[in-house]
Amino acid sequence: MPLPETEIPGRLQAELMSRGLRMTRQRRTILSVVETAKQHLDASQLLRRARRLDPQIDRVTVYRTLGLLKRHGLIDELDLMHMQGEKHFYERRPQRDHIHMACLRCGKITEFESDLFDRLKGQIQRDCRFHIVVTRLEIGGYCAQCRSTDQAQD
Amino acid sequence: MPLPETEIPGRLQAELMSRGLRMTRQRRTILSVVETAKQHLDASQLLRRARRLDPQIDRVTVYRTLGLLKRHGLIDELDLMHMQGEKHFYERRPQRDHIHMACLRCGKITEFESDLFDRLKGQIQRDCRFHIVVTRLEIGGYCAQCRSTDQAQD
DNA sequence: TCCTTATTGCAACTGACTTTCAAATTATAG
DNA sequence: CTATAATTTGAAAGTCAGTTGCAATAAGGA
Ligand SMILES: [Mn+2]
Ligand SMILES: [Mn+2]
Ligand SMILES: [Zn+2]
Ligand SMILES: [Zn+2]
Repeated sequence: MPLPETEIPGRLQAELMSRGLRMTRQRRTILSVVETAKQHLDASQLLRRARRLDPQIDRVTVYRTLGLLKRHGLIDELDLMHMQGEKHFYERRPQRDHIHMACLRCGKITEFESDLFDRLKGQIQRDCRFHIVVTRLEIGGYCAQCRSTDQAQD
Repeated sequence: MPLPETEIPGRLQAELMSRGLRMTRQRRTILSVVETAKQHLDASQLLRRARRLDPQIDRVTVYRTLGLLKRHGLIDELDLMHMQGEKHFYERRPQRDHIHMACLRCGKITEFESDLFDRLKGQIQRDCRFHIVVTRLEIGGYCAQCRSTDQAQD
């Protein structure tokens, strides 16, 4: 299922401006791509989409803007089990953290929110006296569909 | 705290041989390095240690052996929040999964086992009908020591 | 509008990992 | 023990994702 669309458009831009950062044409473009993405995108997909809105935008500007958003905790970086090379994927940081499941057969990514996960984070903060800034729970395995379709698997 | 040392030495080698793989001098060396490691090592650290035992061992052989161990589910690959470049870290797959916490200030890696985590995995298998093969829960934040030492953080 | 400073684009660079392929080594069969 | 077939290795070149240096450009406050 796609991301819950409870986000205010232009929110990322407002966040960055409120932090005193300069709002350039390139940044506005990249932020709008990040905000309107319905799936997890990697840097090159992000660049391609940004270039459809502003053809002369450069690769480095995408990387620099992603770095900026990461540092400000406005996006999360995902590995998605590095199933196709070593690239990373990005999504707006959601109000509530979720888990990513990657099917090792069909490649489908499933998202899952869980109270147990929220409680686990609480336990870690308390028991380990560790102040959590970012979490990433990624699970590799076989989705319901692939389990029924295929007989021989792990 | 380091990894629980409840592992039989030579276990990786026995596992691979029982799966019908050829046991070469290079593989034995790399397996012994993986087995005796007390921390999470990246490929180049692994190579350096392997070379102390067998100086002519090559980088590619390390990568190929890591790939082999991954495919057979005998080691886990970690990102550790990619705090120093894009490299990956490796550890013997433990009997019970654990969580990795990375301190964004001092870089310390802490491991944590949790019943809540085990239950969360059970919930995912059941509720999402997803057959879990590998999990990776990594948390970035500030460790107890850095929280008390430093005032301004996050 | 001017001025300072942040940001951009280009090109070159880096680091981590992969591919290619001939030579060496392994396990197995004879 | 060989001989043999199949696997594995090392060296070199290549790829891919991301970074750095720096001069030109643009943002935003005075
Ligand atoms: Mn990664
Ligand atoms: Mn997501
Ligand atoms: Zn699937
Ligand atoms: Zn710390």
